Amino acid sequence: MRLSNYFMPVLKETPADATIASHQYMLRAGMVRQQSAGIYAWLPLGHRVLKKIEQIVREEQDKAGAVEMLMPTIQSADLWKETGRYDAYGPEMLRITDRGDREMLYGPTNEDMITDIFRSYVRSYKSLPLMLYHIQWKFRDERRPRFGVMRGREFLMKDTYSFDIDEAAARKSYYKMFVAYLNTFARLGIQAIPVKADPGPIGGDLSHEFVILAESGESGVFCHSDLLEMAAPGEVDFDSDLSDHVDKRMALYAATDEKHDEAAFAAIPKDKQMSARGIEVGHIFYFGDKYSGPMKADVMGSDGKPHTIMGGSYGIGVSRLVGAIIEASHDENGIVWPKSVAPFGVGIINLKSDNEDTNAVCETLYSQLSKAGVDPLYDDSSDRGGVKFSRMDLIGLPFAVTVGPRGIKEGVIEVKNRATGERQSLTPDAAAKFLISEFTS
RNA sequence: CGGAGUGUAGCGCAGUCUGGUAGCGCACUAAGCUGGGGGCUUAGGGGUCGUAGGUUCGAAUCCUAUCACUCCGACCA
Repeated sequence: MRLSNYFMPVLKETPADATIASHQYMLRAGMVRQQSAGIYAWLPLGHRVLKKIEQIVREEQDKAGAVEMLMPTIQSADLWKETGRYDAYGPEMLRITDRGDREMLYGPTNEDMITDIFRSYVRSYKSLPLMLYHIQWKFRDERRPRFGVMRGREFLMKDTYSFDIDEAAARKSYYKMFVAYLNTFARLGIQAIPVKADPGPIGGDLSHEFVILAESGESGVFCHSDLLEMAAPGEVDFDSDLSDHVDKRMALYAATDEKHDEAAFAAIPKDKQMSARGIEVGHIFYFGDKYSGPMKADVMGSDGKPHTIMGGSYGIGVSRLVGAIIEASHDENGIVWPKSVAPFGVGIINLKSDNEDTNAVCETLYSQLSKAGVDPLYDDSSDRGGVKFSRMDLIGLPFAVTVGPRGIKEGVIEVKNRATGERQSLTPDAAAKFLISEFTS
């Protein structure tokens, strides 16, 4: 992409409304625009990141055997009355009526609808286990939206629902998602810790939050520091026994402040005690027959008798992750994107846009990188160098290449690593080769 | 939902207390000088002061209502 053809309205000054780094940088980098309290328009740069995160989440769900679909944002109140949640959910649910005065709602979650879909098609235990997911916008009318996209009212969420014949089978599904989440967050470039959680209003008795540590986190987290060292499982056979991956993590103490047990925490060796702030980026629940019971979602078992299915739901806050990743990865100059979610791979800075030599080098590099799929952003504007440098630092692409007349005279251009600050002078060809290798390993 | 604030140009703000016909910086437009970390000069354009009433000869400024947004708390992907 050429900057001259793009729409990336960066701000020099920090908007007064934003108080935390991720919100400030998202506004300054022109990623989002607030349209209403907790409701954002995703501008091109932010949209790219959102889609990258979404795609990684999708790929990891697919690997775990979940099947993608798409349910509507607007739901009829009927199903919610059937499960009793229409009254239970309270004012957080946005209720609307259509022209026929029928009660509708903008979905805050989809357990009721997916259970309805399930019960209308699935008749036999032979169709199980089944995991269905979608990535769809949700609306929860929060009392107090804040922190930009981290606590919006409208947000993009991946929600998976599992259906199993009994509790033992349901636990396997739970473990699959547990492992899928570890892999997902690792690919997103963040260290997420599974923490025992309160099942909350969704109900159930097996529940974990996945939190990443960041100073601006909304909850306190206490855990065994080994949890931060464990590598994600990576490529695994999801039909195999996953309990090793899960159990060794569950064995270590980890809790948010509301479930914190001082005595259990004190039992951790002193040098392994970790207490910090955390951002919840995922939450998984096993809730048994909470929905399948009242909605009569049952299948015929091998014993010839109907069995109420045992369910779970598994959420990842996709739009929240955009902010959360920035919270976990930024410096005083701006965002530092992990490679996997960066909106572009490499920034190309042409220091003198009216110079034939620098233009030629930039054009060649731009075309080489584009062909290799590195997705460069070429700053071909006539702004001064300083403006280009600081803008590039702000939007946080993994690498920035500086092409200027001074370097060209010596046959070199400069490649800077955004995360480490390390700079190297290379010939244009060597730079292209280096950058392409960085993104194809 | 309790408490505290803020709405003046695209962004950041001053002006409000003490009423007199709206200003600064950045950004934007034009020209020129510049050119390796947010440059300089000159000349421009842009605002029914959140909205609606009221008081007054006169309201950004005082009064009333209302809307929106932010922050702190209690709650949440």
